Parts: sequence; C-alpha cells; structure tokens
Amino acid sequence: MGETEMIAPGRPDEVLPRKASRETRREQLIEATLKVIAERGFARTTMSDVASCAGLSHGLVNFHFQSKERLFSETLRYLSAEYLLNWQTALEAAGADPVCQLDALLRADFNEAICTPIRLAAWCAFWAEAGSRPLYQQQCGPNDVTYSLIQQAICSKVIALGGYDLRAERVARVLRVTSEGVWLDMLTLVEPYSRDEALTTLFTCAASFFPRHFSAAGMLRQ
Amino acid sequence: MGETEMIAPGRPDEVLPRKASRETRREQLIEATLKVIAERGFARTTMSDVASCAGLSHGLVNFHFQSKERLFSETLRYLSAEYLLNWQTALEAAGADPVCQLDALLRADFNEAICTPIRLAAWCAFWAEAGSRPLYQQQCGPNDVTYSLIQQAICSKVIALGGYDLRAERVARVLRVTSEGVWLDMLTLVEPYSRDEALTTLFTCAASFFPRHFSAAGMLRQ
DNA sequence: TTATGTTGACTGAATTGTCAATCAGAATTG
DNA sequence: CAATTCTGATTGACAATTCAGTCAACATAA
Repeated sequence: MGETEMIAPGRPDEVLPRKASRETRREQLIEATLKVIAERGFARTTMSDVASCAGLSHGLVNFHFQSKERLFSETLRYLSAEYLLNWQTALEAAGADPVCQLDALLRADFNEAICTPIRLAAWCAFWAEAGSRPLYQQQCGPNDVTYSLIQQAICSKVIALGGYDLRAERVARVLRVTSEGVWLDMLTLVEPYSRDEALTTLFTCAASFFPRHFSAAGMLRQ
Repeated sequence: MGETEMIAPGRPDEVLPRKASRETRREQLIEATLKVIAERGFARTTMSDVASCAGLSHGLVNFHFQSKERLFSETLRYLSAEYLLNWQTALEAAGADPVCQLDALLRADFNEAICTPIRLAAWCAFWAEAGSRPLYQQQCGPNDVTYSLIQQAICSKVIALGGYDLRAERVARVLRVTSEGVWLDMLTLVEPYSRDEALTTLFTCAASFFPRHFSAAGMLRQ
C-alpha cells in the first residue's frame, strides 16, 4: 500500500505528491531551470541537471516540455510574465498621481520576490542569448515595449507637472537602464552592494531629473 | 628573397600566410571566438565553429589554447585589455581638466572600434556567466575596480569644481551603468536606436547631474 | 479498469581533446 | 644558389565522453 510513498507531513511545498497536476510540475521544473541556469550558467545547463534539481527523473522534462528549447522558451515566458505582473500590480496600487506612479515603478524592480540572485542571473543569461536566437524578442519584445511606453508616459506627466525641461523618452530610458545596470552590478561586481543601495542609486538618478519631486530616498511629499 | 612569402597585395589582413606566428594565430582565433559567440550564443559555440570561422582546422584550437575553458578565458582577457586600453588612451588625450576627462571617458565607451555588435554580444555573454564561474572576476575584476575608482575620482573633481551637491560614488555608478545599459539595449531591443542616440542619452544623464558643465550633446565650453 | 504521470535504461548525435602524420618555411650545408 | 635537414605549425581521423530525446514498463489516482 501507500507505505512506500509516505510523505512526511508538515512540508507540503517541499515534497510534492508523487503525481502532481500538469501545471504544478511545469512550474516546479521551470523554477528548477532558473536555479540551474543561475548556478551553472546557460552553457552548462543540462536536462538532467534540471530534473535532479527538481527531484524528478530525466525523462519527465521531455514529457512536460517537448524539448530543451521549449523548456527555455517557457522559462523565459514565465519570467517575463512574472516581471510584468509585478510592475503592473505596483502601478495599480499607486493611484493616479504620476509622481506616485513613477515612485512605484522604480521600486517595483527591487521587490524582494523578483530581485533575487537567481532571477538576476537568469535574466542576464537570456539577454546574452537575445542576439543569436529569436527567443527573447518573441517572449519579451511586446512586454518590454509596453513597459517602455508606460514609463515614458508617466515621465511625460511628471515633466509637465513640474515644468521640467527634459525629453521624456531619454529620461525614461536612463531610468530603465539604470535599473537594469544596478541589477547587473550585483552579478558582476566582486563586492556587490545591497539592494537598498541599488535603489538609492536609482532614486539619485530620478532626483537629478526631478529635483522638486524626488530625493535619493524616493518621492518627496507634495 | 621573400618571394616565397608573397602575400596577395591589397588584403594583408585577409590572407594570412599558411604558417603564422603563435601570437598572430592566437589573436585570429580569439577574434573568431568573439564572432561565433555573438552569432550563435555562448551555449552553442563549439571549438569546430571557432576553427572554421577562422578558416583553420579543429585541432589547431587545442594546439594554441589547451582547452575550451582556456580559449574563453583568453578571449575575455583580450576583450578586457582592449577595453582598458581604450578608455585609458582617451583619458590621457583629454588633458588635466576634469570636465574634459569625464567627457572623454563617457565618449570612450562608444568608440567605433569597441562598440560593435560582436563585442557587445560577447561582453553580455561573459556577464551572464560571471555568476557561475570565477572566470569573469579573475580577468575583469581588477580592471573594473580601476575604472570605477578613476571615474569616481573625476566625478569628485567635477562636483567640487561646480559646487554641486552630489555623492560622487553614486553619480559615477549611474553614469557607468547607464553606459552599460544602452549597450544592452542594442542587443535586446526589437528596434535598437543608433550609437549617436545612445551617446546622447548618456550625456542627458550627465547633464542632469552637472547642468552647468554638460548638455545632451556633451561637455559645454567653459 | 482506465487515464495519465513517472521512471530509468537506451540510442544516436554532437563535441572535446588527442595524436601521428604531414607540410611549409627557415636554417644549414654542399 | 640549390639541395638537404630541421623545426614547429597544421591537419584530419579517432577515442572517449556527454547529452538530448525516446520508449517500454511501471505506478497511482479516479
């Protein structure tokens, strides 16, 4: 009887039932993929690594995803969707004030849930492959464009509101790449700084564009 | 006389002598490695790809470099040294004025010789592997630290000179990551902008920190 | 029973690193 | 100046390994 497959009670997240639903397994394997990419790099990530990281057998990966290519593709889609949901949720919670919205958007990138070493490394790995495979553009192109447009629109409003003499497109671009850049620092620097310092750096940048609305600590009370 | 070594006139760089010196071959193979990494991505770069891209046989790669790992290591060292030389040369030519120095440093990253699609893609590939291998820190760590310190020192001088109320460390960091970020954009964006627009974006950032010394077009005449 | 998730051994293909044979060019000699 | 030797770069076949993808057998929940 079930004796052989006794699941230790009290850790439902660690030990999954022997047979899990399709969606559960897929997500489990995708999380394992992110982990392995972060630990071993894209080039040395094998299907067996992913399977054993998830505590499953090799064959299952090809059962749930049809190929390695698809596994990576779905992993990127997952990462991109998560990122999208994160900033859109933050934005909705910020209300109608453009300054609050920009503040929320900038903070969103440093949310504990998505600004983790594993996710940072995975993002960078996918960026690196962007040039040689259509994968990145396919999965992230539209999301990236949406993000840029929204951010630019918000910057436009802040510029109009404060009477600043700035080009929204470039300001938005600087803020976006600064955010990406401090992420990268956490990967490449020998002595990385904290997430707090990263966020402060980003706000230092925002404050220099919008000195009457932001400081290095974030938005100013109006 | 040298008759036997007649190189077809007009293309001394294309047709190499059948037997070339150690250094020449190594450089040729490293350039091929950069090209292949850019075209096919790190994960799908094989020794045979590199060899055939250089127009040489497979075995030669292992003859000149001992292993694939070493080939990548030497390639990164080459890239890093080239980058170092580029900004140091630009800095020396800029003279003693801190504003001129900062202008030169920012422009250096967009030098035609090093800001090419191939090199951009290769850098990003190495960044992606930075987390999982000691390779990046070994080859680039010291150079990166040197760059940061110099840039920070120059920013300090500009801040003092102009009486700005800014923290040099963070300003330098923002400028550095903005430069990296617009590089990345050229790789990941569906419709990348020009190198000119990239440089203008960087100067927009500098101008917001140092409005009395920089504009979106570069340093201002004093 | 039946559906379907799961396993692990197996296969074929790709790839890294090795090596003996080859060959171009420089040095040496006649 | 030509013939010869010598050095070391170059080649391509080969062995050993690794890995993606397949599949028949098995397990489990309904």
